Amino acid sequence: MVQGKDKRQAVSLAQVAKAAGVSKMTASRVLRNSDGFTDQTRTKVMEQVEALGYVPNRIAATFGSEQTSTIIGLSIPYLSSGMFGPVLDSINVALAKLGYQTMIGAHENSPATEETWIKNILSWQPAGLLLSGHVHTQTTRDLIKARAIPVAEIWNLNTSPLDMSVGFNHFDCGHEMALYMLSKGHKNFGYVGADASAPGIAKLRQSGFSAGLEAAENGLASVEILNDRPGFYAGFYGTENILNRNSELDALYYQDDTMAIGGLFYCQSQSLKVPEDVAVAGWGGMEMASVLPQRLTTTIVSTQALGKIAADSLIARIRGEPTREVIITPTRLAPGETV
Amino acid sequence: MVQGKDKRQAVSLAQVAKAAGVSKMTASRVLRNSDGFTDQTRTKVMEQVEALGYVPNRIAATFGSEQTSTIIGLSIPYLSSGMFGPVLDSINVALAKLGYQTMIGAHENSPATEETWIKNILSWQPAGLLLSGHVHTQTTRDLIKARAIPVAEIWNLNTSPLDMSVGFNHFDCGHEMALYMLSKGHKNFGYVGADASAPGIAKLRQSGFSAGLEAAENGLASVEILNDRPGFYAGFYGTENILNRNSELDALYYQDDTMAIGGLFYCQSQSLKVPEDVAVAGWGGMEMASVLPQRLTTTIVSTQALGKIAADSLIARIRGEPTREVIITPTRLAPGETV
DNA sequence: AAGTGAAATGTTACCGGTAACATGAATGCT
DNA sequence: AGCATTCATGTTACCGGTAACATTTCACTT
Repeated sequence: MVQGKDKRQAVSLAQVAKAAGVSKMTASRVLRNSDGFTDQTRTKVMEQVEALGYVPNRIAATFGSEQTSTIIGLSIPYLSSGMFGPVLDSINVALAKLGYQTMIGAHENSPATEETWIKNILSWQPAGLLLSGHVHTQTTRDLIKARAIPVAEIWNLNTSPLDMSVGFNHFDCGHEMALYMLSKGHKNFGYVGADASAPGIAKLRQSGFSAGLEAAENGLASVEILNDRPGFYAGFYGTENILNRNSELDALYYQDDTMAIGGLFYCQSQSLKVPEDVAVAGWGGMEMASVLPQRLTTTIVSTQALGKIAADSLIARIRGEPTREVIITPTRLAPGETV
Repeated sequence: MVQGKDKRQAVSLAQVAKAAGVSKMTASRVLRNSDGFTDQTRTKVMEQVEALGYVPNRIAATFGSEQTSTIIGLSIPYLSSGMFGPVLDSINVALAKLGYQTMIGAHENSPATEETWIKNILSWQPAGLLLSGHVHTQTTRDLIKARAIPVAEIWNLNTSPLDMSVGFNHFDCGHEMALYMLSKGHKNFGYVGADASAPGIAKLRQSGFSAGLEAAENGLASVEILNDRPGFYAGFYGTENILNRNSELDALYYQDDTMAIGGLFYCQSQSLKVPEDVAVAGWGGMEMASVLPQRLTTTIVSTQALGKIAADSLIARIRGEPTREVIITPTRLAPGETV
């Protein structure tokens, strides 16, 4: 093996057809379950498929037909992101169920990396694309437009999408949380994020939060954005930083739950009482947030629903069924014990 | 768009060649950077590639050549698993760097699901496969053998692999932890796992742990395996269950860090002192485990190294370079404050 | 029994690249 | 200059399916 010299299709459709005593075309029909053959013929063909261990060649099939492939390109920031895992899972399951294959790419929040990947994936004639994020290079846009390929931008709600958009209203999440925290009597607000040098979507939550505060004649007293990936560490150290800079703060909004939890641990390590000394709120509704000794105040989002809706909508569009261009996936503020 | 009727390759190599005033073959050579053309020719061709926005068609290329595709199939239990995320990421990055595309599948720990996926992926003429887990159906084995396709089984070390194996020695991890916990004076041991109805690899750690205890004339007093996916919840409730059943236990070994952390929170909720009342140890070296108020005693494994080594080795094998059949990725017991 | 339409099956051409071989031009050598 | 050699380029056939069209078979009808 190794050399890939002897790889030529072990068993071809022609061989199956010959063994079954029918034409290639008839065998092809049976395998695709398109109509126009008797039960007897099907049996003959399927017997040979079994006997010879025939595995269809989708490369050849895609190539030979007018269709695009059944490949769906899926681009996300990181495969290891805590929030995106469930999205990936539900997308993958939904697509597999509908007979599509997922080809993944991680863009690491860089539009340039995304562009490289897009060129790559397009060379596989994908039936559609699922892109996370809304920032794309001009070339990326041009390539997609030129192909007129169905695309769903996911994660963030995008009111003027490339094609379609399925996501959360991040701005509103932040806005709602601001109002909630204000209602609990907090006064001096800080925001802790980690953006790994990318103009991430989380920024929208920060903006919404800020806007919510300003509507109440308040405002963000301090902002700490670490140049790192969001995570427990980043939350821990971000909290340390922001509190050292501004000891007046009595309420912190975090980019996501992992950071908020990191923040909680920092507070615990400093014997700061939550929420009396500092209020803490996150975003995401991570499983973990509800096992903590104190239930974290956060916004619960259904990443699973997002994935399934996105996958289903994209396929509907590919199949030419009517679809909505913009779909908002619901979120819910979950009051915990930390605000 | 939508209908996929007008999708036929927007710009073909033939068009590029014609515009550049060369033959298809010459254009093909330029694009693949195979030798046999002047710089002048390259420039002419590349200019047209730019001007026309040509994107290669890898489906056609794969089909027309003797090569397999540059697709690598990657099968894992769940895409949302906390431990597998980093593996995925590093595999994906390494493969992309080498010019390969990742096609993913989640087998949910079911060999039958894996088989379905294998049939699917094989129809794309992949250059190789990365399979997590070591349990496969006979059909799966037969299909792979018949194709003589390079395969790396990852995650678990497998001394008689289908083709090659890159993984951790899970048994030894458990064994080592048993000795360590014994050395700290603990006496009554319990194991808490969650296997979601699958004969998971984690079982090996349990066996190693158990063997380590038995060598010291001790043994597992209680075992609690939840029929669930491992996670914080499972750890929390698993701990509740096992301690209710056996209040003598003074040391718990968990399937992984998420569960151990869930267990820690349970202890905290019951005002049990760790490690005085109950010792807690996990496996995995999750980021979070080191931000906790108490550093978790665990086995640190480099999932990133595993992914990279697996990807690189598989590609080496695909290219016909010499490779080792079995590669052990190192693990390290990290004493924390919970044992 | 002949005629008819529908269903089953077969034939042909083609998708867009690339391998293998053929040709032509440039270079080096005696 | 004449010939061999190398390098750049072109020509042809083919990969394994499927669309489109052609043909055959069959069940009915009158």
